[in-house]
Amino acid sequence: MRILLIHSDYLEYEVKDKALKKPEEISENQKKGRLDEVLAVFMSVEKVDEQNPEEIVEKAVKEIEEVVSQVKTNNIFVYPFAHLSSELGSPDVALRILKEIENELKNKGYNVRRAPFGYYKAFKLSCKGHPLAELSRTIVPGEAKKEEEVPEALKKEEELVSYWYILTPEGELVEVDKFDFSGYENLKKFANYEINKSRVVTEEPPHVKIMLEQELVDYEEGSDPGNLRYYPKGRLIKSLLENYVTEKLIEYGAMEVETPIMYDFEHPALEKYLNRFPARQYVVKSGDKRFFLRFAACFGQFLIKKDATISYRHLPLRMYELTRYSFRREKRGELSGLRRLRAFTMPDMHTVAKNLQQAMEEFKKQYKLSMEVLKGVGLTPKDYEVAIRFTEDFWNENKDFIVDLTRIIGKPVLIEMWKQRFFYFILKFEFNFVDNLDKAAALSTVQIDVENSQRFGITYYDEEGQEKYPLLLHCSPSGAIERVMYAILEKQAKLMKKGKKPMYPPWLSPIQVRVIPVSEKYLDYALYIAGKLEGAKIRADVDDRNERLNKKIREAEKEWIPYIIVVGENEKRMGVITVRKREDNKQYEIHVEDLIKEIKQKTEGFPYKPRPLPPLVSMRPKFRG
RNA sequence: GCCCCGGUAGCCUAGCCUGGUGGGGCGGCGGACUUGUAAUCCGCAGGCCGCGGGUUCAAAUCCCGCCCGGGGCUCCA
Repeated sequence: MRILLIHSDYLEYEVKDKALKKPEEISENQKKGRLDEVLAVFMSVEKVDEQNPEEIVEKAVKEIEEVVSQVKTNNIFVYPFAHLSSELGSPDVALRILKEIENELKNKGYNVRRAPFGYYKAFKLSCKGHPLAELSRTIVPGEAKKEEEVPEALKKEEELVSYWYILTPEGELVEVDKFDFSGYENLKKFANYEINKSRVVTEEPPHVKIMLEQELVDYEEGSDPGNLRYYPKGRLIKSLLENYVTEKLIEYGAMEVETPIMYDFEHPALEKYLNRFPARQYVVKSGDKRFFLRFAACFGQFLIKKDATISYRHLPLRMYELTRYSFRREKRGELSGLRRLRAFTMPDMHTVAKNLQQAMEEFKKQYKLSMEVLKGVGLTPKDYEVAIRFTEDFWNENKDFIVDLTRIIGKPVLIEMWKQRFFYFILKFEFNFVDNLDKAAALSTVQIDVENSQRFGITYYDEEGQEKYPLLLHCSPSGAIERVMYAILEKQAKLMKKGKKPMYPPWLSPIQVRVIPVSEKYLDYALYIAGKLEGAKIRADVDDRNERLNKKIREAEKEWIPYIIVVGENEKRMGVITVRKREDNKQYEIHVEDLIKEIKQKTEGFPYKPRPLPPLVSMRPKFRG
């Protein structure tokens, strides 16, 4: 049975002519009908339904009831509609089934009308047009199969079956439910999240509280949800992360480019690509034209590559852009703090590879690169879980290659295998962070794309001068920058739960050293010390407020400042400083030069930006009370 | 879109169930204190209790509608 459900302001019909030789007998008042605020249920009974009409009735009623409760109406219009199927059942069985559905629904207390069977009817209908207003269902005997009115791509995705395994570094491939997760609790959480995806939590994620309290990031009611506001400290952290990932990729050999953030809906190559995905774009109207805001850097880079003349000698060719921003209009209820946004910053590198062999070599290198990039922001393999996804064919031909990936990470990984390729890629990995609410979020990812070079017309010339389609690798070695911030903060929240002091990686700490004079009298010495630190490119400030020392210490601690210097009579006389170190909670009396050396050593190799706020704490506004 | 929770001063929060002129803390401002490693004391200012409607002699409180935020569902390039 096929059902089309339309939530409507009203549905009215009028009987015209007979459509069958022997239509249903009807009375005069059945020739016209109307219901307002109604769920219109158009139905076609199919041949297979004859195998088990009772079951079909039961399932159909259940489906209808479910939709009725979702759209919150009590009015149902059962409407025989042959055009939904090309394999109709016989009219008498069909009529019987429809009548039974009608009666069942009436018995359950709904206000039901049914249009007569076997006539040509004129009808008017006013669809409400909200997302649930138009649904379709297919019901078959035996096993109820659901089908929603969704883009072709999503339908295919639904049919796509995933086989889940755990692969150990020893090369053992174990079905997920047979794997012994003891010692791998985090992997278990991740696997569970990936496979079941159902969660019952009603908490604010800990990183949200931190980002607000620390005045890093805030919601912006003046924008669309999922578009955030960054205060100076948050902007500094984000900016340093952006620079860090960019530098890493350039060092790796990528060419940095910049491409537009909006694209023409009508562009042929883009159109095809876009059609694979449900409508999640921001749309910008300009005159008569419609543009969508990019949801990744693929478009811009592919369009550059399409026009470039590329020789096999240039391969692998790596191109990179940091998208500030990529836009995805995620559903309202899906947005969450820094974890999932509608506007986010995505480092996105695309590599043109000659053939599968070169693509795989690059894949492995970028896998290692991703590990290194995450390590730099304080995330080690202990902090994330690996998922590797591929087609069955790829696995059969490249087992050793995959096993080697698990050896590199040194722990079991989650495997998702597909019988056939549906996505544009044949192989993909992600590093996923599992947070305090047991939710997983993908950070690093690399994919081998076998489809888009054709779609975009990207070619290279091989040794014989032949024009060939290359493979493309998509790589984000860190994942979205906002999500890296999320992972850093969630990791600290985990530590706090265990009673440990939270800390930023030293190079990311917005203020690295706070200097506190014991009283006004020593402000000059405090400024002198801060000046020395700043001269060495260390972000230092001075708490010159007229407050108690204890209070200033407390506030510096609450800001997670790694080094707190207190100076007074002793220090000034001896030309030293007293440092309170966050990492061990101890105090040391040392020379400022030694502190500089220590901090420089800890931040070596990472980007630097100057202090994001005025040097004197007394000169700073409160951004959020 | 649907479901749940919330919206009280710049921030956090009590009061709402059981209607009777909104209370505290932080922050801000003024003053005293001149500080040695996680919150000094005193005072002052600051509110269309999200918006609109209804019930009532009387609404932050009860009812209806809307807006905004958070979480969940579905989904996720």
